[in-house]
Amino acid sequence: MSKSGRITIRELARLAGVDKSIVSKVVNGVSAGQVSAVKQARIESLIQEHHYVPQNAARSLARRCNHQLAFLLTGPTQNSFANSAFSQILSGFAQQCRNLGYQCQVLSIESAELSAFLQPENLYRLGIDGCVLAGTNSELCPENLTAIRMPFLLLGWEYLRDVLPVISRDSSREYREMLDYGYSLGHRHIMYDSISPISQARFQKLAVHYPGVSVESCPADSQLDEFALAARQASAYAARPAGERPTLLWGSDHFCCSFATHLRQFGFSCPGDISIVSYSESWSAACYNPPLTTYSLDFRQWGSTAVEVILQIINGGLDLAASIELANHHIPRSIWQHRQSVCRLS
Amino acid sequence: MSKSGRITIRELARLAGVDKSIVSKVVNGVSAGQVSAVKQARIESLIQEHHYVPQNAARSLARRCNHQLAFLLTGPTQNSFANSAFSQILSGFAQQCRNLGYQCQVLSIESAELSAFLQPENLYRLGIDGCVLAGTNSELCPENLTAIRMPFLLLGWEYLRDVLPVISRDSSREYREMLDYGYSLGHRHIMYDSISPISQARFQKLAVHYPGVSVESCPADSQLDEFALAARQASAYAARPAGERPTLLWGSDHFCCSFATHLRQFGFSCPGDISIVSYSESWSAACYNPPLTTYSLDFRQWGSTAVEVILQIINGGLDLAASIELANHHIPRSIWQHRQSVCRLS
DNA sequence: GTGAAAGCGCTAACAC
DNA sequence: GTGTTAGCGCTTTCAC
Repeated sequence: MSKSGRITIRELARLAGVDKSIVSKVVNGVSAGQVSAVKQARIESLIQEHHYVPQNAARSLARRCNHQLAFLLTGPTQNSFANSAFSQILSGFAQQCRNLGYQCQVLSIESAELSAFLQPENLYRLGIDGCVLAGTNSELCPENLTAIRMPFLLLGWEYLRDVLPVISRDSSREYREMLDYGYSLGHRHIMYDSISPISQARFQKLAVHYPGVSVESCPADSQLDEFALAARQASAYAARPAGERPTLLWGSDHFCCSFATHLRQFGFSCPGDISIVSYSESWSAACYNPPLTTYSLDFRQWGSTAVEVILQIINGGLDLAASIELANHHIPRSIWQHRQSVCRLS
Repeated sequence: MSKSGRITIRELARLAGVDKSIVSKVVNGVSAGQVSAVKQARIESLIQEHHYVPQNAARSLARRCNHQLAFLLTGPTQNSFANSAFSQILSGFAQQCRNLGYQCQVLSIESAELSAFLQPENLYRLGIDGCVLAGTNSELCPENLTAIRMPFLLLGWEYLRDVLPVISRDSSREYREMLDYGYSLGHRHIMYDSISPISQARFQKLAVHYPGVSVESCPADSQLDEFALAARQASAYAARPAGERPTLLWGSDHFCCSFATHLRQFGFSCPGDISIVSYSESWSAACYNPPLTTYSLDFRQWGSTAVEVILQIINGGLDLAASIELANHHIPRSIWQHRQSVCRLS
């Protein structure tokens, strides 16, 4: 019995009257044809009897790999898991880790702290084989990430797709899908909640191809969170002359719900006055009053895919170029959930 | 340089011209008065220069502790993080782990699988120093948990408070608070979303002290999730004669939102026809239409407290009795958020 | 103050 | 098939 109170492989070997290495083989399932059936059976029953399980630390040390992955979440606050998109991604990630025999570590990092955190020291300290980074798009410096010689994967940060391993939707494709949808229902004045200049530009650029369509985004304000931003936009909406108001909003579930709730206080209703489509599916969107139409990724799936990809990178010993290539083979697609927050304009 | 590509303490010692044990002292900050200032400085600069960080696995092996905690989440599906209460608890848990120099592992376990999972083998395999279990109250067998000789803590499972280390609200106290509130606003017919017989009984028992008050709970149905249950209750509500409908609902944010949304389809509104109080605060409740009044724990705080308590149990080497005692010193209290889903009955 | 040495529990190469 | 052996990288006595 070891000092930690758990039985060790050495003890087990002694009890079975064999060498540690034999036990090791049995434990690791590489005993086929290497260990006599008799001993195999004896060892196995001993393992059962003593509830033997190898000690992680010793194993990691000897194997030089930890069988642990980290899920890094970043955002303006330490509280990004309040965003159900991310907790769903984590959910899929953790589950797939377990399926594939890996352990899942979780860290939540404020955006302000992120670049300081992304140093080799900090990542090494975790004792992980690789990591996945998700979150509301904090600024990221590609050089810092590649300097860390550790397999990693980004969930989001689409614009870094060519220089880092990124799994992200194809936003141009999806913006188009969205514009097609709104256009076909007669909407010509669309509001989009993004505060990212890159997304805004991309969206504007596509909108040009839709005759008569005008698109507007939210004026950014780093002081305000999404809810406050939505509240402000709702006031602004109410203050505008009747003909100049957007008839369709595209936003996150946070933004959409907050916007609609505030709008109602000004006497406007959804979908009567404005149609709403959320690009993030959640129970909150589905149960909102009215239930929100969404066009969203499957977040759990996204997390689950992330595990598969990072493991391929790790186990394949892929270099940066190959990792990027691999990640780009996994572009997730959004799907529609039609509910009651959208109406056709006559 | 070790095979893993990272510099080792041995290398560092060689470069500094000292023994490993000296470097170890410096790394671990126990060098005060034990190491000469000169060597101390030399070693420290070497550490910086080479980005040295000790390897987790080797350290854990030698120290016989892992500096890792696990957050176990259980619920009817693998998807319990969709419930923002739990993702918030995790958020606080992960953050506090980081603050206190521990790493946080996450596992999500289906209720059906839970008792099979809670075996010593499975917990040992994680290489953790202790674990915290949260989730929608799956059945738990106290004997199984105590059989695992590992520090653990339950978040919820109030009825096990006397036999296991549990951090949970004092529901009797909070039910009373809730009944006082509803009663004072003139509500006499209250619906409570719980499907747990224990909670129902406790609630009923308290309600007796409020003259004229009748309380009803949801008929349980293990096939249905909370949303479906709420939908069913909404239909049932609508089908009842006018005078017999509850005027106040107390439920989770999931249940309340779903209920209200479905009710609206029958032409009923909140708070006009029914007042709603959620016992779980979330942005979804705050942004619902109408915004929901809540009386809820601070979930992040709960998770953060859990870390502190489990670490006291671990570091203090507390036995079961002492752990229970300690946990019971930390009874979290709910707080009110008054919003627009409640009205006074004339 | 410093360093030698033993050991944590396991893996894996290799010789038998 | 089986056992010997040499680590993995770090901590921690204990003698000097």
